[in-house]
Amino acid sequence: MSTKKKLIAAAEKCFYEKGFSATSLREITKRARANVASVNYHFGDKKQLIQAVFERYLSAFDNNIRARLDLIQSSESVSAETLIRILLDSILETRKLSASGELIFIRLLNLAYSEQQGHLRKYVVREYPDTFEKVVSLLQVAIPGWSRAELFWRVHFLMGSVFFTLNSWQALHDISESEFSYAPDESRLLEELTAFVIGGLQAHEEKIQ
Amino acid sequence: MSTKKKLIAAAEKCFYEKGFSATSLREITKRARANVASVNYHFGDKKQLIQAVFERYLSAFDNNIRARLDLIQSSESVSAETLIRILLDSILETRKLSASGELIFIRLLNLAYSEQQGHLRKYVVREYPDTFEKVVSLLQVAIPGWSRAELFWRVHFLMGSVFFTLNSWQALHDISESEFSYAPDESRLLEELTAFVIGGLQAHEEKIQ
Amino acid sequence: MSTKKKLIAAAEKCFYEKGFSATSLREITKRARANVASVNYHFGDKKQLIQAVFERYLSAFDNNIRARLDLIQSSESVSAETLIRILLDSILETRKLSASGELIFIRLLNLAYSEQQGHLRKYVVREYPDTFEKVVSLLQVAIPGWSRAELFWRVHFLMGSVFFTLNSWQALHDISESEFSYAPDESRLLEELTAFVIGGLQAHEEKIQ
Amino acid sequence: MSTKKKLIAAAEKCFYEKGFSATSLREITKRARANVASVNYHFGDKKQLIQAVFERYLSAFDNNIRARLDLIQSSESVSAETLIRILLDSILETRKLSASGELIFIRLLNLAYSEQQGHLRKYVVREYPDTFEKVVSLLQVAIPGWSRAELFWRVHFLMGSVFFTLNSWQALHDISESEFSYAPDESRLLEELTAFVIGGLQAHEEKIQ
DNA sequence: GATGAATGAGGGTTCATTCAT
DNA sequence: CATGAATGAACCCTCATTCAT
Repeated sequence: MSTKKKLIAAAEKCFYEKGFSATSLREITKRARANVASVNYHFGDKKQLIQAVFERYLSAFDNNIRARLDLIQSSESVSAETLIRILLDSILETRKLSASGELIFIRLLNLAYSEQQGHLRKYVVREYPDTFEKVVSLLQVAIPGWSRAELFWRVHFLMGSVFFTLNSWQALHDISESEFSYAPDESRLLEELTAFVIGGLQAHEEKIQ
Repeated sequence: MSTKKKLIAAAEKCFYEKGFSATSLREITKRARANVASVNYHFGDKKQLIQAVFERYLSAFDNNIRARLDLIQSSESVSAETLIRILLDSILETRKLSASGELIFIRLLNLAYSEQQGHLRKYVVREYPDTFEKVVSLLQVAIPGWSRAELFWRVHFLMGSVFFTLNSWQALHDISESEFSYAPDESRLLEELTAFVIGGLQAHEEKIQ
Repeated sequence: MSTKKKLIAAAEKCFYEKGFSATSLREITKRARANVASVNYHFGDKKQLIQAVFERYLSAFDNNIRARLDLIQSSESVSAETLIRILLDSILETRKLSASGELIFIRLLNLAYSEQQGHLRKYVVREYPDTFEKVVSLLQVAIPGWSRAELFWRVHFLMGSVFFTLNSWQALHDISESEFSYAPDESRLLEELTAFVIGGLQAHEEKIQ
Repeated sequence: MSTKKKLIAAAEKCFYEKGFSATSLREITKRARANVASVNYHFGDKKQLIQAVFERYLSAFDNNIRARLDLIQSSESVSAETLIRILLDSILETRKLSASGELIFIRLLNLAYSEQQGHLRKYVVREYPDTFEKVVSLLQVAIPGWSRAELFWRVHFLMGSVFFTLNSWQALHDISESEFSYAPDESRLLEELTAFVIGGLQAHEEKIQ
């Protein structure tokens, strides 16, 4: 494997475990069995390495979801459940990029959305403006009754559930098991999560009472 | 104001803006117009300062929610909506602790739950084991049909929505406004969010199809 | 016990274990359960605390040896062995000053003589000029044939043996026991040491061949 | 000269003058005209720098004494005087390692043996277990009548004399000269010291009276 | 007589980065 | 293409000391 790839692989592991600023280039290069200077040589600086790692997962995710959306594009309508499934599957498929099979992408997304200045978030909307739009458009058909703005917010409620759950998956799994002697397997969890967010997307506030 | 309080105030601002590890003690003490050594004197080390900041908000939140829960304790049953309101109000009320009125607590929670090792998360469950339990218990009555384990997961879906939305509130608000010339005000947003999570909590996966 | 005495007691323990510069006032005051500022209050600064600790043992030693020398002053002559015994006993008797019974005095002497600049060594000769002289004078009678200058050097050879051995006593004891399943008890060690230094004092270089 | 060598040279000077803990890395690097971080880069940390400095002298001493011992290995027996000479010469020859010609090795030995925890002392016995043994073995032939354990102690009495005297040489020289208008030159001092320790090694305690 | 609070200086160490090779 | 060496800046923390109380 090339040094550059080894660096990316090591970096994503470190970022996953400790976040961006708590990870030092020394740790990364040590893990990659590469020279300290190699990061600067291959990526310029730390910031660009972070972006390279992020970009790798983001483009993979984008490819995944576009491919899936293209398949159903012709058919007139698509159910909300199908859309959520596509979203979740596209996220989960990014695990293929990592040797360890961990959900690095979700962790990176969380880190990106946690940044108060939001460099990475801006990067997302700059580089991938279409995909988000397409999903929202399809949702608007699948779950009628919302304005574009209302849907914008609902989708972020949804993202919160998904990002948070998948990010804490392992920890929640352990707690669940130790406390209730039960934890859902992956497909079961995804079903529950899908049900939750669809239930949420469909719920009208006037219907609460 | 005492140096200790100035340090806490400065620290929470910094943590809010940049996270824990990206914030240096020099920044904090500079902001607090205090000596670098003062952190060590008053808190021992950086870790304990983080905990002190966190603890301040967490205990305030805990007090808030307990007070509200105590009020409705006698009444036979309580609606899910009321419970969610109590939760949200208890979170929002912590803004009183901060001079700037920013939602520091949510940011701290997000930081805490983003930690892969989860020191702070463990701290939460160690120090405040009851409140979470109480809310879940009341929810079990308000939304019947779930086992404790199922509810455990649903509540975390809910937490994801709430934490994520409130954490990104300002940013989402700006986007919403610039893109749709509309953004919900606070009470409206809370209503939507409440509707979403209650819809999610109630949704059964078999009902999806 | 007064704070001042507690400080001295704590300080000598710390110096014994780690030397002067590796011991911080915080350690000392913590051990003494006293305030950090108490050292400066009672002794002025760290240097003067060191001197106070040293002075305490040095004056005790001086009293010990003067008392013993006074007893034999009248008798015409005194054997070298007796003199060495007096020296060793006067050193060992300083253990009474320490609660733990450790040979703090020897450790302090070693620390003092290890200083390249020799502040403490100068302090010794300034404050206690007579005792050393008296011992050398008596030795000159007990072991005739040496000039004062020659004896000056021989006495320092002697001091090296005594200081080094007593300082490393415990460590050497442990090694001896683990390696040879034998270690001399105190009186036996003192006999051997006495024999060694007297043998050394008496040995003339021309007699070597 | 390489930075690494400059650091070692500067460090040994500083340690010689002030001991280990009283010497700061900033002093060392300033003296070496190197960056503060260079110590960390080349040695890892301060402890390992200390060990590197110590190791340099210790291995040189070990080489010196082994070379000398090898020369006399074939001859049947060797006198105690010869052995002591070999020891002293091997120590003094380490002066060649230092530009200033000071007896750094003896100072380092004293510092090492002064440490109460004895990290460096343990390092010596771990890394150079044979040389000490060889000297003791030869001494056992040269000075018959002692058990191995007895000789172990006597050798340490000897080490005390040698280390102490050589360590304080300069200071004692000055005092001797100012007080007696006389001080032995190097070869004369070594003769006296040799006579002393041989006299000590040979002296039996029953023979004292 | 004693202490809690505070401070400037400096401790060892680690940072991202540069550069000659 | 890659690296060992080196660096200035900054890291957290601890130092001895001061001072108002």
